[in-house]
Amino acid sequence: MSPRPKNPPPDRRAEILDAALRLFAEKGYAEATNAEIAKEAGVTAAALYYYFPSKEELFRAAVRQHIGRFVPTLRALTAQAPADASGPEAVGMILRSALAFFTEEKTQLVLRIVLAEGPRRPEIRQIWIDQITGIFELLAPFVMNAIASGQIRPIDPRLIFVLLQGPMLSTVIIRDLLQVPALEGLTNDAVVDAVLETTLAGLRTDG
Amino acid sequence: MSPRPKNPPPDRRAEILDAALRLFAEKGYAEATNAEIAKEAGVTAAALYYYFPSKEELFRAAVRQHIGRFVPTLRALTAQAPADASGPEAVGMILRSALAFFTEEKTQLVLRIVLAEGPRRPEIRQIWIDQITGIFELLAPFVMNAIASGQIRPIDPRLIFVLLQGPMLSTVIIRDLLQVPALEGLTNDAVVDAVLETTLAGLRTDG
Amino acid sequence: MSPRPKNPPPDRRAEILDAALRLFAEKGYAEATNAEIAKEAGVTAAALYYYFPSKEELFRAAVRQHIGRFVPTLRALTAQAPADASGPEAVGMILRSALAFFTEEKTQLVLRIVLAEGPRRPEIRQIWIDQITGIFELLAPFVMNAIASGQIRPIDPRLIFVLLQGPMLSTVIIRDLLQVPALEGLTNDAVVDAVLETTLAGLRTDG
Amino acid sequence: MSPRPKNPPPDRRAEILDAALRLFAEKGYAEATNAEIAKEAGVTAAALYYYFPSKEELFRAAVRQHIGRFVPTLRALTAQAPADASGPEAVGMILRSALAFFTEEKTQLVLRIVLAEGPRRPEIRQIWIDQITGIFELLAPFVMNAIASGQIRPIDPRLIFVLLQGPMLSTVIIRDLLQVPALEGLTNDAVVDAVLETTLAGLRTDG
DNA sequence: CATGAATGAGAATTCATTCAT
DNA sequence: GATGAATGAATTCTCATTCAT
Repeated sequence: MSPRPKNPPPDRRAEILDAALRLFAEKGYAEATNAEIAKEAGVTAAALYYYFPSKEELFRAAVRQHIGRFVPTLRALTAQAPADASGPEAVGMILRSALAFFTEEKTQLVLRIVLAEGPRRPEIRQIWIDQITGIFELLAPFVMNAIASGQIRPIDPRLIFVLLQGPMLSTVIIRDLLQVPALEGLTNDAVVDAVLETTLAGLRTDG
Repeated sequence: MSPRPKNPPPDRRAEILDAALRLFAEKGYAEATNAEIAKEAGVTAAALYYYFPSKEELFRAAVRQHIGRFVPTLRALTAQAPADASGPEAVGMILRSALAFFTEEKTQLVLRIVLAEGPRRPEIRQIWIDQITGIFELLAPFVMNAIASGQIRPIDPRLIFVLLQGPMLSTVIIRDLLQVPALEGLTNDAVVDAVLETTLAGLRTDG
Repeated sequence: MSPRPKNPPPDRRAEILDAALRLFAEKGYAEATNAEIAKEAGVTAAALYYYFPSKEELFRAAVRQHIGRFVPTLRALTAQAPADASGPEAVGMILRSALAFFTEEKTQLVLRIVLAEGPRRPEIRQIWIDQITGIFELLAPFVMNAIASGQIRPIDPRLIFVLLQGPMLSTVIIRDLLQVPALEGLTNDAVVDAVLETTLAGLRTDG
Repeated sequence: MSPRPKNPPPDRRAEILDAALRLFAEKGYAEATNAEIAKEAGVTAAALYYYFPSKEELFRAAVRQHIGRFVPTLRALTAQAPADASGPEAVGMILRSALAFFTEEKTQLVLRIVLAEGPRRPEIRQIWIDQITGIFELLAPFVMNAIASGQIRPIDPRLIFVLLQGPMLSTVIIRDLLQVPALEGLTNDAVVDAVLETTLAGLRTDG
């Protein structure tokens, strides 16, 4: 009947978005019910409609909410990189940041959602495309430079992307998302280091 | 003897499983309805219950149906490999086969299902664990041999797995499943070759 | 030869349509709930969706069901009228039939619906337009003949329509629909006779 | 002294009643929402509850508001009629006034509401009964006089009412409310004149 | 006076499932 | 084997209404 007390100023909207993100990730869009999201957020199902026009919009807002922060963050990071960073150093920083971001709890939630709903929802897929493209565009110049300066072999940039970023995505999906025991305990740093020492080394022009 | 009937009795069960696999992949478990699956299979929804006790069981059967064939296939392939295959040759063959299998239409359907439903369904996740473990166990001996013989540097086998298989999984997810434009047109062979030439090269003990 | 079924199979569809017509008339479209219609028809609300795709379609079907029969009936009646029927006789017959039809229970239900929902639903309004136009087209030739033969004064056919049919519609709405006490007990025949003796008489060319 | 405020304080109550009348007429009681009425009136839904205790009461007030003015107006009109007005003249004036009133925009709104909700709401029906009875009581003396003086035939007053007022109600409903094309363009004056010249003529005792 | 925030009570609709035929 | 008919349980969404501010 009456609104609940509000000693601490509750940011209902944010609470709802948080609950929604978690439940959409855990159960999938269809099986996460309004009632459950509302309960987690400490409101009634009807209240969701005060803040969002539909479940669909709530879903979109929840996904956008967190993910929009990634590429800017990454861009900021690289922007403050020393201007004379050599290829490996810069690439290492990008990979490390990306993997750190993808290991964050909320990113994991978004990732689950993107993998589950992305293939059939253009707007969700687009979110992912934007991330991938963002990483791609950040990596490309460094790699191009390295090729131009003869540090690494000329190679299709798409392959470089796949070789460098693939192990990381794979780690996140297999180790974190599906929690396959075989990869348990593998650290982010170990993966990035291995990529730098091995894949990047394999790319070097060393006769 | 009587000739074969002109209209060979349709294998309803198989037709249902096929329709189910496709729809579960396309729409997800919750949003694929019995009615639609039945329609695609040319029967009524009630008929599904003649063949399967529940939607849940139909789902499991549809997923199991195809995926069970992978590891045996792979195992057979490697079994007939020349006993003296060097590391790179054997690894290349395994990677090529795995990527070929993951590119098959039905495998893509299963992959979508596993990524979407796996995180919250132990029995689906297990299917995936079995596949990964299968590849892992096939790769491991060759790599161990190569390490033992000093061909490649000693390194955590989990990292080798991530470095070698990561680019492939990444390719399938980004290029095929999410159809990110940046990877459009990248061929399986190009990826495998790049992994062999670069990552594997980077693993070599060459000073 | 074939034994008849013990329980004559209930025509669910018809039962639902009947219940729907009644409740839509009594409560209006918005306030007649599926649950109540279903209950009246002896089924569950879900069953409505087995027979009709939506409440909206059920509504349309219920209205169409009965009303479609009016104009054909009227047309048949006039068709079998004696070829030499004089104007007043034919007009009387048409008016009598129309009033009889509008006094039928089901027609009253439809009338309530048309008056309540017609102004804002084109397809419902059209139903009414068709009825009115039907009566109009049946009356017109007789009146035109009477004018041509000098029996009645030349006059705008729309006015004739309004003068002849108006008292009847008015009777139905005020006496039956709104049940205004002032008109209680007024019979159909009295109204038709009065129209014939008075209005029609007033139309005559007699100086 | 202070000059009048430039923005005279808006009469919220009246604005709300206006908006309510229009929306109740357009959409029906159930489908006109408080939110929409409030929006049209330039306030929030909660504000409605400052002026009216419930939607139901707002509805009643909106309907009463306008309609209450009719019979008094009519009564005033006839009161100032020349005492020696002959039947036809007086009747003509009454019919003309009534039709003019029923053609007013607001009356049309009320009419729609009365026809839609009247049959199931006693208090709304009563409003209508009062109008009808009002007209009836105004017409009656003139007709009685005309009968007494032998100007027109003796006839059931209810029939006179139906014959005289029916064409007008019919015009309003068919032409204005349901906007049936067949009556498009028919003027009020033409209808009243036709009633006077035809129906009233038919009532005359003229051998 | 008026509103923003919230809710409880329903509403239509969907769907897996059952069962007599 | 297979279906038509039907249902119960759930789900999204709407809306009149309330109340502290």
